[in-house]
Amino acid sequence: MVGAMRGFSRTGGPSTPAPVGLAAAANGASTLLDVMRGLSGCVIETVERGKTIFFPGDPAERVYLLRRGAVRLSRVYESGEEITVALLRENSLFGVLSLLTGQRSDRFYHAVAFTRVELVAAPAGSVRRAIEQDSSVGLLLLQGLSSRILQTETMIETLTHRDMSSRLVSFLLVLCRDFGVPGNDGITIDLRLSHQAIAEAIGSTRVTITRLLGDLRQAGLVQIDRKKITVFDPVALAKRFS
Amino acid sequence: MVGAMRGFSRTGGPSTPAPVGLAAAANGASTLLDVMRGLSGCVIETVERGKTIFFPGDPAERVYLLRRGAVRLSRVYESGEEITVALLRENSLFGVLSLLTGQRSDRFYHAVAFTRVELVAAPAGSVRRAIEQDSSVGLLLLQGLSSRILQTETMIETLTHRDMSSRLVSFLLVLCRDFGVPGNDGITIDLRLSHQAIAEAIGSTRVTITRLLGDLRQAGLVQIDRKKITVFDPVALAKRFS
DNA sequence: GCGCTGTGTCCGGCTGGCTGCTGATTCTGG
DNA sequence: CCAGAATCAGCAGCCAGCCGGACACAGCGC
Repeated sequence: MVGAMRGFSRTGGPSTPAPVGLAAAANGASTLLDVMRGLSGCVIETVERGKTIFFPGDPAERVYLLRRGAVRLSRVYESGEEITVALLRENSLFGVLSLLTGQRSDRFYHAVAFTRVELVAAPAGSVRRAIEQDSSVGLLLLQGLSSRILQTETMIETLTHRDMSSRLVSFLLVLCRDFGVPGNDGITIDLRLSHQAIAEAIGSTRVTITRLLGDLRQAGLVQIDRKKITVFDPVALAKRFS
Repeated sequence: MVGAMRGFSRTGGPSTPAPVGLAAAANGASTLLDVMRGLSGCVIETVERGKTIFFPGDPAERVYLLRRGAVRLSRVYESGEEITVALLRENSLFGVLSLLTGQRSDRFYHAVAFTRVELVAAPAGSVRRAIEQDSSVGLLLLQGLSSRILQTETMIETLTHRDMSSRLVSFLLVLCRDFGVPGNDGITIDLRLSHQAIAEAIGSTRVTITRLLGDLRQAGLVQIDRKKITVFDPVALAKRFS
């Protein structure tokens, strides 16, 4: 499987292949993006909505930084069922499995572009070398991973709520935090999430989500217009925990 | 709040306070433990079962490495309800919040020693400095965090199972992986987990856990002797997914 | 135009949460 | 080491919430 290529349109690597690590140090780079772009073998890619970034079973050899858009990591079961493990927001690092051991390992998640996505991909080896040569790189990566952990843990909190209503509300609040854009009448989540997709993320079913979202709409807490969800008042919504 | 001290018995810092980072490099340190022990300001602590390591609201200023035992991270709600966000196994890094921004931040989880615990704690500042001075430190920390992420994500998988039976089974398998010790008649989990504690981890209730564990016992898949859970055959148990 | 995906709704059945109770086990302080 | 307290485990009965399946319809792209 060379699945990592499917659905890609390569927009070219860094124009000037700077010596590993030095670029970051020289510019006094202070963002993950700068660091990743300076890595040798780094590639900037654009993936269209719905296209796969890597499949389960593909070799794990690159680390990704999500520059723009949203990516869904999911687990696919033999039954055909698919559950969402993470919805990654901008500036998230993923594919870190490849950093782990020196040993070759394979992806076990399915990574799909949930919107049109721009990402920076670098070979795990380059990342390792860059860390050795420029100490600030390690710190930035570490911070990236730390925030991924916090993000994942809030998702665990969401999922341990017993009743589906609380779970959905909690999930909507997470979405607001990660993907919400403030407008004049509340926070809008423009991910074009279907009810099915929400169900797969919080471990429920399509029908239940439809019903619960209907309740929230009737309660005047949210508005849904062509898959665009608007939360009028997150604080009021948070009171909805039962 | 100076809660980080409660319940501690300090067993002394590193005997020879080696210059930051150098210790690791000199010994060709290759484990997280070595790295952490070499940090300036590092403290090795022992915490008894049930004692708190940090409270929500405590300032987040140290990074921890769990050397021996198990630690429970949980979220406490106003209602008094408490849900488990992570059960950390040996060699897990936690308290990474302090690494994030330079800004002062507070813990929002409750960290409790689930067994008698040995841990190494180092000030976030030392960790940052060590990374700058010795590049291998950064890589080791990254690997530590990566495996934490994978661990957390399998927990999300567990929690998105719809029926409680599958959820419990999946959780038991996670416990086997993280805490199980193989014996002649299966894998034993000696965490002294009460049914209540399991319920808090997988978002269920005490009564349901009692019933489901009873079912598994009658099916001859597990044995429970004074809170010690023995899984006879993980593979057979895995077939229990509905 | 047609097909596909997504949304809204109804209903029967069962899982699992909630309450209340009892006996067993473990913990704690003297 | 013991007695009382506290926590834990097991059981039963009730009932709501949610799943499963099915169907109609709307919107959208081809």
